[in-house]
Amino acid sequence: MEEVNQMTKRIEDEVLLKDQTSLHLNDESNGRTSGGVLLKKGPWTSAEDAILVDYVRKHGEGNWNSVQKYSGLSRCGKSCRLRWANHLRPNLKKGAFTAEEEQLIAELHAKMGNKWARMAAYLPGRTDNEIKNYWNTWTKRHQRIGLPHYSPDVCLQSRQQAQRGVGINGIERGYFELMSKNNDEIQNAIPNSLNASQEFLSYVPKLPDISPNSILLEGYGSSPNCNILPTTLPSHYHHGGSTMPFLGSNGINRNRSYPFDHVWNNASDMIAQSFGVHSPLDHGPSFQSSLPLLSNGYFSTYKPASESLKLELPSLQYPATDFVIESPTQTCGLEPDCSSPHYSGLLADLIHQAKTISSSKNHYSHKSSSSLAMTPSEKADSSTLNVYSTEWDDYIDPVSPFGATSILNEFPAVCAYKSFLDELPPAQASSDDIVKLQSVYQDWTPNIEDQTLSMLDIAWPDGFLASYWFDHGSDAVTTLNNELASKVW
DNA sequence: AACGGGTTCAACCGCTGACCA
DNA sequence: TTGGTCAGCGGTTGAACCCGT
Repeated sequence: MEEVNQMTKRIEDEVLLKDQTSLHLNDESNGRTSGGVLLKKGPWTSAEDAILVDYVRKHGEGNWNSVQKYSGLSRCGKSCRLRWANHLRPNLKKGAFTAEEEQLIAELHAKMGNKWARMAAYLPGRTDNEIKNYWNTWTKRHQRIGLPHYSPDVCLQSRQQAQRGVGINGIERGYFELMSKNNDEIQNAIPNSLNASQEFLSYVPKLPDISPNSILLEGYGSSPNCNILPTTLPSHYHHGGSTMPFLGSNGINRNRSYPFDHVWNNASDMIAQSFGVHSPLDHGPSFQSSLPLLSNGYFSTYKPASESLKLELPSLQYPATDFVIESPTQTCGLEPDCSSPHYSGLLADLIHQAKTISSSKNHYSHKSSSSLAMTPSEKADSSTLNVYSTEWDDYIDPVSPFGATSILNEFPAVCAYKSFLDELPPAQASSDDIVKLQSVYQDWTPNIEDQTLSMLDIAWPDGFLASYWFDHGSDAVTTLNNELASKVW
């Protein structure tokens, strides 16, 4: 069988060479000339490969423009270099990416953005082109189904890393240590290597501890349960047969049914209805043109597939429309207690979103508005807010992968967690972070709390539902689903 | 089996920066 | 300092392939 294949390939190559010879003679448009010789374009034949390999063996890599001169290969140097780098050089790893590699790519992309060549340095045997193609395919697929590009694990790790100020060159050391480990060790090593890095800090502000967020992420990503999404689910969670693949996530099978499809659909539908638009999961005729849509349970991060996508920013990063860049809380007179050490600016933005939406729906009462008037101390505190927002703005680097909306902002369900805390048995909400969280929320006025939380409960359904799932199991999610369904805006 | 739409991936293009004369 | 050459990088393209109907 193998021989037959090789024979077939040889025949194909010969045919191709003949074709190319005729092209060489007859079709100037198919290539460029170099020194009077028409340079060939298009797919490489194995004969050409052999010539190139032979050349490199004799002359080494480099001097690609002299390949044609010395070997007679009718290819430009660029083409030769690319062919060698991507296909012919030794130690190239062929085949699909492993789960570990996928996880690593996600993490590296979260850190580096579209620096494919740099990323390739951390993936021995893989080429930048391969990684680029993989990532673009991946993001495209996620874009289509409205999922975040980063798994909760990656978000968690990124966030943890941002919170810790760890060794500045650790990333390099950490990853090379990581790559020297076997695959079993990689799963445990990845977070460590990330934690050993401070390179994130070039992109991510040193935020004050956002405990609610931490809690959410802890529940979502770092829980031992996090690695084990249920493989058998109640049938109603396989809603519409849609699949929600998640990248990596410590060996989670991709292309599995996402356990929250059902709930997610409900929540996003509710929000979409509130905006008078369709849910991204509602593949109705107007779907493609609906903006802003709630994708990832997150406003305005979704762009219709018909729009051209710029992927320089890693995931969900569409400029100037999301919560963080503009911190409008200072102008709207609606602020949480900024004196809280946990305040990040993100929270206020969420509240602002809530207020904006609520206002547009005329749900704001005079009473609630007045209850939000700033006290002198709050005004003083607003300087703190200014500091934070300024700090944050300073870190918004349009080139940075953590520019407009980073993966740190993919978990805006901070507020959502509170309402669940209220419902949780104390034993299940007993971390120090939860205490901090509660203290943050105690500063809130009930009116705004009610209004914003009722909205924000479903601001990140898949994220926090995942957390909820891990903590409470499918029955609880069913309850939660009912809870969501009962929310009226 | 045929078709059409979606996906994958190899290869190309244009730009940039390093290097050198 | 300037201009030319080269290697490398990231974005884009299009042919091949896959898959559902």
